[in-house]
Amino acid sequence: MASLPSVAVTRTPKSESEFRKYSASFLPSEKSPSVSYQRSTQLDGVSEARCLDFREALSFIREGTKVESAFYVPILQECIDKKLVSDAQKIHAHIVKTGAHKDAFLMTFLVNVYAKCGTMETARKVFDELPRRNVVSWTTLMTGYVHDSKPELAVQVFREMLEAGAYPTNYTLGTALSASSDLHSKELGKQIHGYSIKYRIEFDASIGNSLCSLYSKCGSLECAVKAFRRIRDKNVISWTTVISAWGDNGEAATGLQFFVEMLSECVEPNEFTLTSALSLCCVMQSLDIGTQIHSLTIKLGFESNLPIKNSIMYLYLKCGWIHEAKKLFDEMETISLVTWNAMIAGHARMMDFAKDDLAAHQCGTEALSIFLKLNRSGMKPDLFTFSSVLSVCSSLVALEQGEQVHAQTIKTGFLSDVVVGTALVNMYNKCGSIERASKAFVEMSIRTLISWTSMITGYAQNGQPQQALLLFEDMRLAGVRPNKITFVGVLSACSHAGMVDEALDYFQMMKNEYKITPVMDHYACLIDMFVRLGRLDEAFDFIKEMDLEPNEFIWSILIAGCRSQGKLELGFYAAEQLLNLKPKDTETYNLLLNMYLSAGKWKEVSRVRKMMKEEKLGRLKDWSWISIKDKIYSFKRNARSHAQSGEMYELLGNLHEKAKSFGYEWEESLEVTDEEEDADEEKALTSIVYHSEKLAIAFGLLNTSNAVPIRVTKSISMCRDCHNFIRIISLLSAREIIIRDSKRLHKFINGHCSCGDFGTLI
DNA sequence: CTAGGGTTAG
Repeated sequence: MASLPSVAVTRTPKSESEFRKYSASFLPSEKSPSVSYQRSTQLDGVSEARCLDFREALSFIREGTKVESAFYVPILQECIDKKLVSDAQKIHAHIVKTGAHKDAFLMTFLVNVYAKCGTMETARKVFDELPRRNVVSWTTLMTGYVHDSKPELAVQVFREMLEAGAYPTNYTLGTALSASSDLHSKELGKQIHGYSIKYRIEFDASIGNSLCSLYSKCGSLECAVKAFRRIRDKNVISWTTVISAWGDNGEAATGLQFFVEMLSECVEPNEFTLTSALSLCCVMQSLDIGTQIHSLTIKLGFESNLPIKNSIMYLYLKCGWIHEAKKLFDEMETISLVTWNAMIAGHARMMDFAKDDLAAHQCGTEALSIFLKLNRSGMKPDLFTFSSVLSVCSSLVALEQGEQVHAQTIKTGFLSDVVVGTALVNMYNKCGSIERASKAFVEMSIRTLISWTSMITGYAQNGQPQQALLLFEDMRLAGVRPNKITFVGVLSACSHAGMVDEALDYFQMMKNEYKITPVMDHYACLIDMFVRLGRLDEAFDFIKEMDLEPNEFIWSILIAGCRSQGKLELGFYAAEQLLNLKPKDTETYNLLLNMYLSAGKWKEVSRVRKMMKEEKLGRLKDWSWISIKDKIYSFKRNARSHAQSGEMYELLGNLHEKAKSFGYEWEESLEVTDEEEDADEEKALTSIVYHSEKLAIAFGLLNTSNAVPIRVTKSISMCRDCHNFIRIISLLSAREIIIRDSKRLHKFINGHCSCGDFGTLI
């Protein structure tokens, strides 16, 4: 995208906030006490004076002096800002005592105070006792319910209001529209749209803005844009809403185009527009435009705006500009919980974009240490924090940290949140603790599509395909509509169980009953299934018949199957197809190399090596991690630098000997890893290559009690030899061993693995 | 009294 058009900066300092509007209505009389109560307009950092003034004003009220209504407003505003419900109650009592409660305007404001503080029962009570009701009081109550996530009550109040014969304003209808959009009810929204026509305010910006946002939330992007186009005087909010609408519906690039259009129409963006635009850059990972918007925010005078700083920091994290992000973070003199959350979530997202698993692991570890700092800072984590942290624990297979977070969510009451609950279910699933996952799932009071999908996938990944399918039927009975991700779980369950007929039935159900277009992952599950069953020809037929061009992953599955079943001809064909795709992944090349090496095809070996050089691919990095208590230990292939290295190798040696009597035979894997690193680690000491997961397991066996499973993550796929060996270790040591490698989860129990022994490509 | 920054499943 081209550069942004430049904006003429004619910015005046931001005017005093909302309370001025109110206080202007209450002209102070001469009898008012002469306390000068100046509310600071600074967003960040509460000055001491301001606190003092607030306390002074409060003590003045406590003394019981009769004051003018105007005196209460700024103090109540402070109660709103800081959610000081008990102070508000004291003021309320004072108002009643001195007879000021006859002032309908003041009491309406009090409804607003209780509503904003999230105490809707009291707000409703004050509202019911109002001497006079007007549109503002009705609207205030509605807004309160919307903010309190009770849109159905907001709609009920709206009905009451209409029955009472009050005329709604643009604000009322706007709020009613927000309620409909929270209810995801396009129908209700349309009815309210009708009212706006009836009251002749349909072209009003606030109506159009709310309509735009409603349609966007209901997934009707086209209607949203239409609503935007119909607005007569588009204001900055209209633009912000439509820009976000594009972004929320997966069209970030067009959203940015609208942002540019807005600038070229000389509408000056505000902080909300800028944060929206920045979040679009986040989605697109566009540092280029992001940095331009960053400078625009400075030009427009928002450099000290906290939400904007948070967004920029998050953007830099997501684009992997970790040092810039850290610099911003360190330079911030005031930070909010959102800042912490953005840091944690940013590191969590960076795990997905990290160049390899080693880097990803470091991001995750960093995220956990940021969470620790947040807890120490005295600030209280919220549902956003917990969801992110739990997802980090899942990725790291850090069960013990996850358990601690679980305890904290119970203590703080955030476990009742669906998203947190789902993240918890997912954490236990990813740590291979299926029993606790299912317990957490059962205990949820509400379940979303994502919760069901997470649990179904969990069963599939943990080697309980039957349970996965049963749960899928429960989900359908509960009236929850599966999406394409749910079907990835269902199909992979069938694949694991080798249930060909069921798999094909579910595939048809997905296409016909749910009208879901298959994506690559669905085909991958089915092809994987045929390969597992040794039905390579059928797998190949399926590849030929599918509507999508097979990708690297599909060919890799086929090659792995061909290799293990000695069908070299088909394997070579698949390899040619794979090479044409010029994969960017070291592991994929490694698979090819191994296939050609074991077949003695030296010409192809050197060709693959050459291609790897051309693609500037590094060597495989074989790292494993194990999390014990609140520490994560890392192990590199053949490493001998650990304090316990001696014991670890001794233990492994013994286990190797014992394993032989169980039919285990050393099987050399021809892998290409970092040769220099191997040389460093005194490879010459032994002819056996110790892959990193063996070391991690040995460390785990030495340092954990017999009762707990051993949980390891690994940066690349396990090789067949390690897989065979670990299967036997699980038998010999009577320990459950859970390994998540770069491809899948392996849960070894009593000599068996949940992947059905088809989880290894090398 | 309408708008914003941070969250979960492959």
